[in-house]
Amino acid sequence: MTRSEPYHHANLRQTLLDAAVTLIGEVGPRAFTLREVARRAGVSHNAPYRHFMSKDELLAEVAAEGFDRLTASMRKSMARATSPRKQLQECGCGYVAFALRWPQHFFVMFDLPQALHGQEKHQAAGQNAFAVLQECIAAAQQAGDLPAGDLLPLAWMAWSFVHGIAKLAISGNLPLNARSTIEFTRSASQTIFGGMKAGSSGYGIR
Amino acid sequence: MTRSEPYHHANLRQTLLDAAVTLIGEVGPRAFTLREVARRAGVSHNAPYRHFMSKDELLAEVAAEGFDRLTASMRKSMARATSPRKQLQECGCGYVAFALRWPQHFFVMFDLPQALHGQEKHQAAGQNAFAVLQECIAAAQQAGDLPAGDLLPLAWMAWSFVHGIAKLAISGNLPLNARSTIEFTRSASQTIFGGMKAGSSGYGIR
DNA sequence: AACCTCATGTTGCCACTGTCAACATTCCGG
DNA sequence: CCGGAATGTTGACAGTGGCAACATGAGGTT
Repeated sequence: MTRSEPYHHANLRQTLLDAAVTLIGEVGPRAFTLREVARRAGVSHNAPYRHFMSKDELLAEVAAEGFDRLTASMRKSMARATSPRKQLQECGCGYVAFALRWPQHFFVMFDLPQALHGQEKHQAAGQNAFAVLQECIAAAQQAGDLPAGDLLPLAWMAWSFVHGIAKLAISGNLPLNARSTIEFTRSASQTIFGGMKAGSSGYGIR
Repeated sequence: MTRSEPYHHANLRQTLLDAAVTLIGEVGPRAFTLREVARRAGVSHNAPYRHFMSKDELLAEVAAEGFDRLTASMRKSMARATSPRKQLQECGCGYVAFALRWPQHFFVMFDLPQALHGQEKHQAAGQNAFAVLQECIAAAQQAGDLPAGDLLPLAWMAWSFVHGIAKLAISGNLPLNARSTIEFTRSASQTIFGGMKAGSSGYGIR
């Protein structure tokens, strides 16, 4: 046994997380299995329990990491925009692009049982991502591209919109390929933006 | 009366479907179990396999039934609207209201593995629901409330929007109760509608 | 009437899963 | 150098989806 792998894995926790992300990307969250994660990490089926209380806690951490990547994707897309308005637009495109590229991961982030949503990391990472969107809105407001006032309803609108596109596209309900979906997001964002800029009271029933 | 399948268990197939809908509503799709469905139908754990090829096929049919109910919910909400524009608005509210009332069922309808999305019934029922939305858009176009032209991009926009609200609200990402969520949907729809009416550059091009 | 057929329902089994308990190994602070 | 605390392993258990073989009984044919 002197030649075999060390009894204590160097950094098993992160190894497991990485394996989990990969596995979910391969087989989806439904076929995702704790035991298979352990197998891929070259470790017994119970080793993960020394690092995560349960399968769901592992998933919650995977989700948290997903939110970080989502944030990065949005920031990266925004980078190539100049005006606050275009930044908001590209922020949305970054959101959708992430969802299209890692649909399974996206699924874990948003469609986990509510139990998981209480997890600290998960919640914090999620709010970080949402904060990016809020920044965009705020910037657009300050630039006069959006009406001043309560920021949250505008943010919810924008978020709902890109989230809806992402979910429908992933589930195959939008007959568009990835490229067209992004293009659609961009142009539709413009439409939405026009409505938000005009304000909602114009044609009011209320 | 004229039913012609009364064998051991009179009309087991529908009994199983009903039990499945109930069970999913109670425990969610993750904890949902074929064996428990059979138990509740008072039947052995393998009886369902005489009516459904697999657990997933059962779920696909549950989803199809959900689409029918969704369609009904939209139509019901629309009934109290007069103008095409209000109809579209209320159609969206009906969509969100359904999702809020039966979140688990809604989940099954949209967040099933793609494999299921090929099922006939599922697809047909889904398209029926989408058709309601399209009718609304078309009516609004004819009434001059929306710019004439390609209908689909407008429909996708509206759908994505309400779908996003529904999913985010269900997953607890919108800090609003059900009532406020519907109100938000209504007012935000107006904003979106303004943008679509103004007709931004771009979405009709392709 | 008797008979046969086949859809429907049952029992038993399999591999697999998440999780618990008990045990083994290794690391680190006294 | 030692002993407790991490960390990893083995073994077990109940529960799952699905397969195969068997049982039952409804309906048509004779």
